[in-house]
Amino acid sequence: MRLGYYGATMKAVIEKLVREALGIISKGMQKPVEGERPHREEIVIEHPTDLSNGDYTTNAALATARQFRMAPLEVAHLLKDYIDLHKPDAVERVEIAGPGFINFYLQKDFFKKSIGEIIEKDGDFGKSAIFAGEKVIVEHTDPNPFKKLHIGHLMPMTIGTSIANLFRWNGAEVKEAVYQGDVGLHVAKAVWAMQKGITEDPYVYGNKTYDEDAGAKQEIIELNKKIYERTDAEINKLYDAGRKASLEYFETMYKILGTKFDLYFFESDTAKIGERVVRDHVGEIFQKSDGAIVFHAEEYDPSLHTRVFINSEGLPTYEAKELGLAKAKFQKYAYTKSVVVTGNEIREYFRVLLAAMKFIYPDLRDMTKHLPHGMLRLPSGKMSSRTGDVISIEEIMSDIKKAVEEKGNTATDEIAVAALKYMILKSSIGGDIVFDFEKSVSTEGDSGVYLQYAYARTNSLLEKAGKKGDAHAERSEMHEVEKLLYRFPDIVERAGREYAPHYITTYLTELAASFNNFYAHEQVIGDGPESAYRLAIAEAFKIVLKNGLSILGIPTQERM
RNA sequence: GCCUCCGUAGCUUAAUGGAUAAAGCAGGACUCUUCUAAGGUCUUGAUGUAGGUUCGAUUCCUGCCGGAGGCACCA
Repeated sequence: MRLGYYGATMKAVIEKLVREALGIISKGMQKPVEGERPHREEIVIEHPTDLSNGDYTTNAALATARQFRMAPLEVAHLLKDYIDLHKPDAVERVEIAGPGFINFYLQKDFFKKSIGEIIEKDGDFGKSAIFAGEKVIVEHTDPNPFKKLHIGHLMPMTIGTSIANLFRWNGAEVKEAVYQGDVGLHVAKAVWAMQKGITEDPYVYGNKTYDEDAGAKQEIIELNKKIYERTDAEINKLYDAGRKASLEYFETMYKILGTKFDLYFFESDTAKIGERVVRDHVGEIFQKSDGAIVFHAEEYDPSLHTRVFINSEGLPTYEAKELGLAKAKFQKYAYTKSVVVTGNEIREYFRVLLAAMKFIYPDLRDMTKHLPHGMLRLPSGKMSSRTGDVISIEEIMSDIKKAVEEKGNTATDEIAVAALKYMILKSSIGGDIVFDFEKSVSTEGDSGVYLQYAYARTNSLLEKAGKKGDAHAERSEMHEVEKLLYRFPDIVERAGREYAPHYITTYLTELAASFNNFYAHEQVIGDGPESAYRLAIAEAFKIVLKNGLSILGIPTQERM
């Protein structure tokens, strides 16, 4: 696989040219005055957002004007003079615009070559090697056995998988991991209800009774101990069967939603590792306080606070287990980067955890990145399986499918998944998403279904054509979509570097709109001389859309 | 009270310290005897507030106003 592509080569050529030109200017310049701060700004070569501003642009003149003690426009003219003399053939013209940007307009032939390249690389177009050699573990979703998978799990699952895919596309070796709470009070509540013969969502019943009935509460607490100690054969049997059924149910849901985990971690394992490491450091890092073992994080950073790692009953809390988890992950897979995707309600707690980890596992801490996401909310408030106010993933999917059918279209799991995931991945990670049901089932405009439809229609178009496109064929007029297609690899890189899958979503939507405009105005299939090249554009569009959607974990359909 | 995050069109969102702040929905006007109209074209409309840094601020810093989350044995 060849990873370089025309766009990257072009960018490198332009950057070299700009730096040469800057070198010439600085030669004729006097030395900076002693003691004056240089105020260096980064010189970037990038794609202007607005296509009318060219194909590449640089802020070189703006960034160096101060250093040269000249007006930005003056520097821009000097740079342009040099660039005009030395520019490669692929650059059609160079313009100065706005406060001093230098814009590069490429020859039409460049875009033609790019279309050919996309078709040639096909499923590899967009891959980079910027994370080559990295071994990344991405933990996400973390559902608790014995509880239902609800729409609150959609956020971490969708984001986690797209982050993992971004690392894969940028050359890293990636494992997706899931951390499941298979012990604890929530489990006891469910098992207690199962003992009472409740089969439908036993956790909800157990949780409700726990809060309302003091006798039941006592039974559940005792049951919790027995489950943890595994002393009662009857209870073990019930627990093991329930755990197995629960994990199998998760797998079927993961499959529908397009997630596949490589590594599984359980609280029953990490608790022991975490407890040991905390006890080993009592008196130095951790302190005894009111019978518990705590970490006074505020001593190292005043914006942090104290948290309990081992409670007064001697049991490790989530904090201690998380330390154990970091170690357990590394033992299973010697990662160079560990990404943990969670809800942002534990943002503060995670900062404390990382502060503690800095003492215990400094190397692991430096490789750990916490990626908090917002909540998927209903208008009525936070969705929680603790309150029983949940919409399960099955329910929401079936509702979406029903709405699609009401519009007279055929509903599939793919459409439902696309609708849900697009809603999550169109915004930057971190903010809450108010789950607007009407909007999620909307098949118009800015939506996953819009992209799926564009894909299916293009696929059908190509089938109907019955012949291959030809990127070398004649082309008289340029179309905007050609100017967007070759940018895809840059978008993938940037999205990967910045943990920002929404860059892909935004780009794909813009690309599809641009292609739809092309489709609406030009006859693609036909006997005319333009047809072969237009088919090539359609092929390239289909490839980029498919590659982009696969990064997002959004399924495609060949027809709709 | 303290800590963290967030305030952009009527609504949901985008924007790498840069150019005329970009889309979708909703509202208004068009568009299928032509490859899938779940489409396309045109149009109305916005940076909470007061300062600061900067040639340039939606973006960085400070105050205020408003919202969300967290602050000791749940996860």
